[in-house]
Amino acid sequence: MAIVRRSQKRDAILRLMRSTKCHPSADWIYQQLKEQYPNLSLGTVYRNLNQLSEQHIIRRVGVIQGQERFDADTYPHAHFVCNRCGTVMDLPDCAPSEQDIQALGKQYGFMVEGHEFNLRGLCQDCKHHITLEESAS
Amino acid sequence: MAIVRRSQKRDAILRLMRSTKCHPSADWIYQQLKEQYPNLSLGTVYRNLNQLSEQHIIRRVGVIQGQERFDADTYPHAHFVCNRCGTVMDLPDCAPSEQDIQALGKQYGFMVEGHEFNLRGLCQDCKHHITLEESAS
DNA sequence: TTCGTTGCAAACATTTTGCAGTTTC
DNA sequence: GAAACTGCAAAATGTTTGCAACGAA
Repeated sequence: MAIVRRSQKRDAILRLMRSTKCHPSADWIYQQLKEQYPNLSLGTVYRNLNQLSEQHIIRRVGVIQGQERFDADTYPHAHFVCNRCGTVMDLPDCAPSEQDIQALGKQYGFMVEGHEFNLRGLCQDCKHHITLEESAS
Repeated sequence: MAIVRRSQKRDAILRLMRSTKCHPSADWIYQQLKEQYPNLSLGTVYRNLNQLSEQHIIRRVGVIQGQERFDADTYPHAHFVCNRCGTVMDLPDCAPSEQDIQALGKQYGFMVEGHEFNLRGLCQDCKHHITLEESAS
């Protein structure tokens, strides 16, 4: 891996990611930071997110409604993803243990570097919306 | 949901999916079926994959190297994904139980419809390749 | 001074969509 | 015969990339 130099933009991206629980997409980060850094470009956000996740400083949650989502919390945990509104929520009690994961890797001869464990469905709000829509038709 | 009519193309897609363990992408299916159905179009493959997964006849594995991958095996199980070659393999012993998942849903007030549980890393082959590359540099 | 980082815009890749014709029931 | 399904091509979308200028060490 090449040498990594510090940069204002990357610091800002990481700071922002660590201040939110929303599991942001590249574009969300771009929109947020544009105010403070008017000349920021979306390409830079993508390049930094890719670099940070290669370094395991942040983690990929998965592609949700067409957009990759990221998480600055690298402590092992699962997620719930709402298929209607796209909200991602932490499920802290529900992480596969590092031990189990590594044991599985050994069993099959894989080198396990990470995981994505996402439950999918409808969040509380969207569950209600769907019920209302159905009763209207 | 609208009425569903049977169709030759959809039958063929499902038949193909059930005959392979490779967790195909839309394009892979398209390439395979083009020989037998020369006028098949990629849009049709996409439309059918979307419909089949809405009906829970197949399941989405996740986006791997930019392409959504699908699985006709709907029995709950986890996957291992190689980050280098993109291979997806079943981990049958390693499924979150339906009971646990529904219990979690109840606890948080979610309606859980499915899940993706993917370990990520390097498969046996790619592990060796990487080792060779490193010792060469 | 070196080389990693960035802005910009163009390029890329995958997926979706509108429409007219076809197939299913 | 109504409505779902399909082929085709264009559009839409998210992400990557080439290049020249900039910034960090």
